[in-house]
Amino acid sequence: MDYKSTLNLPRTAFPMKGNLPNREPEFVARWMKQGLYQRIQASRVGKPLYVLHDGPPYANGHIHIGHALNKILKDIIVKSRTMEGMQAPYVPGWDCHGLPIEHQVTKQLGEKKKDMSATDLRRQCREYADKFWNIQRDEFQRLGVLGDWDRPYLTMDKAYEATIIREFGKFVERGGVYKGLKPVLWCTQDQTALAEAEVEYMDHESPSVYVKFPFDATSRERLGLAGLKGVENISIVIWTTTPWTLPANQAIAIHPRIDYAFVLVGKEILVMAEKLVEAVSEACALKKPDILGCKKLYPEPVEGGNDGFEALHCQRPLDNGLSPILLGDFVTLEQGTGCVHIAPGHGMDDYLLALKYNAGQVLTEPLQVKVPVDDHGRFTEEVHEFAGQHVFKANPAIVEKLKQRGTLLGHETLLHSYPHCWRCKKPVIFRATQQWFVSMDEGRLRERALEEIDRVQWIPERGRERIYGMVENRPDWCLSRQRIWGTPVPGFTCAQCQIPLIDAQIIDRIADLVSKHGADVWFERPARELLPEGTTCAACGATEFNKEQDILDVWFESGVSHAAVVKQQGDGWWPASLYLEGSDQHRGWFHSALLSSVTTDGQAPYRAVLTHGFVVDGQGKKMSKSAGNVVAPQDVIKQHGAEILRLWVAAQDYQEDLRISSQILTQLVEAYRKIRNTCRYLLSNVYDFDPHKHQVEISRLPELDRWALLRFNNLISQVRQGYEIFDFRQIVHELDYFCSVDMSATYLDILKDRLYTFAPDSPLRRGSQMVLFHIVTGLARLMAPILSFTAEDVWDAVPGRDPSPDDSVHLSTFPASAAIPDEAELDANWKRLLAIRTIVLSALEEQRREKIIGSSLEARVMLHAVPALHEFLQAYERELPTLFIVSQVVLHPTGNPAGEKQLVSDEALGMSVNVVKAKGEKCERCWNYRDTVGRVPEHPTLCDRCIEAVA
RNA sequence: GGGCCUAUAGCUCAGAUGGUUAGAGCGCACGCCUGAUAAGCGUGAGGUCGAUAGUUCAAUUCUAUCUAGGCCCA
Repeated sequence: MDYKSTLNLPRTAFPMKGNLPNREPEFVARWMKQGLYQRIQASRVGKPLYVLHDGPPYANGHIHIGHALNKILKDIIVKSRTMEGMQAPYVPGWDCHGLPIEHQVTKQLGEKKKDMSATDLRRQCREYADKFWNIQRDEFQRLGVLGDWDRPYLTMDKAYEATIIREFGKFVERGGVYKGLKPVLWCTQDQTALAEAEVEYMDHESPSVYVKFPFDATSRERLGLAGLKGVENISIVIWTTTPWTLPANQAIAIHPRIDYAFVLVGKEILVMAEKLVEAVSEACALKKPDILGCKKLYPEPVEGGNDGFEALHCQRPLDNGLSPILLGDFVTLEQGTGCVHIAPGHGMDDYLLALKYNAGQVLTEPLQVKVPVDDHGRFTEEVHEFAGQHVFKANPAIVEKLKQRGTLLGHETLLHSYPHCWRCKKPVIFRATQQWFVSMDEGRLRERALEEIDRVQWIPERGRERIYGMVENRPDWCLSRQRIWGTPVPGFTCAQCQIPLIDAQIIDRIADLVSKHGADVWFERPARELLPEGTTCAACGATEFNKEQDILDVWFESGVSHAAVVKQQGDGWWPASLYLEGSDQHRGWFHSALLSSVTTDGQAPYRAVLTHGFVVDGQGKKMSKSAGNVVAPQDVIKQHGAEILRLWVAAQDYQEDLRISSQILTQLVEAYRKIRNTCRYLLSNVYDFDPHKHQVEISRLPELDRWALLRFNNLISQVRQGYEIFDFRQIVHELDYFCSVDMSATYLDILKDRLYTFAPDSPLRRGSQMVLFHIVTGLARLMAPILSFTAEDVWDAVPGRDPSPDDSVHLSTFPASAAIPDEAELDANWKRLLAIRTIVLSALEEQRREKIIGSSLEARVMLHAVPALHEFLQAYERELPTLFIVSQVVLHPTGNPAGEKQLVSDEALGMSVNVVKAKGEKCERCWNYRDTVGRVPEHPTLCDRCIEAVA
């Protein structure tokens, strides 16, 4: 007789292999078709809101692995909050304006750009952004990310642009917006500002001059060098390759912790960095330089470093003005003299140092941001002598004048790397231009922002330090960009007296125009059509105005998304529950959003901020095209599926750098298979289980099944806690452990005998099936936020569910723990039993090695235990063979019996184990060894238990 | 150069106010099973806890320096 057909062997259509790359798109299409996101939101109306506000990625190029990381993390959070029963909407968005797109479009246009209007160029930029946000949307959806993909927010939408203008208006209304000077890279050929990305570094020949700044009498006195005989001058020596910036000189900077030497040359003393004396002497051909002394800072550091020099004054080399000595960390010993000429209108370091000193108490007179150079790069009347000359052309004349005035110490030429315009290839200059700023201190913006930082939850906590330090030290926010593709600064300048006109009411009017026509309206219409009729200059009464040419910093645009998006969605959305981006956004979006929100609403726009690290390769190195170690999400998806990428995100410590390599992915594929296969096995053993008909009271289940429920309860609480505190690694590890150890190696292995060989309807088998059913349906839900595709796949395969085209695991909620009687006692007893099981298993392995047994069912286990343990085991005597998956277990009431050979013993547990060949014959049907095999003539190869099952 | 951060088995991660033989899962090796089968089970081997110095009776854990790496800034 074919007894195998009488067994209840596993049955399922759920495939072992996920075939993810092919099947995932089917799920995505189905979710879209059934409007899953909208259905989920509708099902959660009225529930507690959890708003994760999406930071907009930049709409150029395909997504890279960092985008995938960011969106998957967000999706895991949104889905898990949803499954906790909350309403967790997700409105994705894109950052559409800005330099990279404009740059790319301009490059593609080449020469054609010259004949193009601003509006035409903007149209092309818009098309470019449109193309890429759509591409990225498809790629994000392919990752399994659910969200309001039909109605994302775009910073180039009319309504969004209007909000940008309005929010800017609020800044103006509250004061603190002002026009000032700030240096930018400037191409004098094209007469345009350039971004760092738009300059190319090429070799350029510059004059290299060493210039003396003689100390004034007061300073000589303060240095204690007033009365030196025979010394005519004491000068600090600077080095520069841009003599043309000397007319704009305002100061000299030295390093606070470098040693400066006093060098006697003929009748004068020169001050320069001690370590550079030799090089300078050579370059300037100094005769018999003699180091008289040195202001030493090391090895005994002086408190405050070069404080003694600070605020001393020197005479400027080209005129009779005085420049103070300042301390700056950016000064280096790489070249020059260790003393740097400071022209705040012509250098970024210079500018920032001037801001710092102007805000401090050291100087009695503020430093000027002097820019005596026009758009063409020609000196203005301010430098009367050279007026009208291009600065590069004027260089030799300036050097000549230095020589005449006796302040030139040395003069060479230098071939060095210098920024050039990417379009016209001409060398560029640094030049301050008029720009719009937001004051950090007007209206206590800085202090209030700092206060708000302390009211936000920063995850990890160190994020707080990072942003706090930045807000504490940042200069005023420069909002202007000299660009086309963006939202205009809605300001005007009087055509007659040049006084700026920036007015909140006028800005509101412009916002209305923008909400109707988009920001293009600014570029299309003349100032007079943008301004209300009859606007006159408050200063001179003129009626003609010029409109502002600059656009707003894109950080301002995305910064106001809390107003343009979050507030617009409905009550209770603002402030957002969470912002989640890479840790670089402490300086970026978190920062600009905070400043914007504090200014307009007096409060941070987020309750919590979660940051993630950056993706690096298997060695922890940054990814780059040149290093060839870039892992593209598209490739991972094609090879393994998006699910593996999702699992990778969840398994990594995303608060640090995240490594990815083929080895790591291979490992994750293994982990995935384990989880999938466990689900498959669970499903395959409930094929004939009907949850409506076959329920069993938990209290009537055997302890083994109750233990399985106990373990699952533990999984539920661990997993839910993991989602709660954003610790997804914990979840992956718990899932992996539960599937591998609790299920596969323990419960399921033990259960096989019962599931396969018992009569289909036997209460024991039905009871176990109920547990399996509970676990597999619960498991699908617990994993759904991470393994979104597989969870749905499992959900589809659960027998006895009404298959509805509208159903989805993502509409359900997390499982709750089952109530288990005497849980603590059960837990303790089973910890003990499983520890004993491990000992028994190792004894079995010894006999297997000795070829005494093969399968564990061939074994008879002799278990010697100390009295307390013996008593404990006796209570489980009937379950032990099942637990060990052996045919027989015999208990002996001694610890470690003398005389008899013991394979394994364990002092701590108080037991020892011997294993012999099982007694009786092997039952053909259940493979257990039993004395009862052959007792019934009709079934000569079956044991008593199987005869009953077959009957 | 400055700010913030990281470094525990081949991989992903645990761990300890400083105190016995530093753990898990996976992978690997070997074996078993052939009624989860491109599956399942078992046993085992893997670590000078990045390096050096210091504090201490005792450091992988605390401190300093260094090395390697990441983000931001200059």
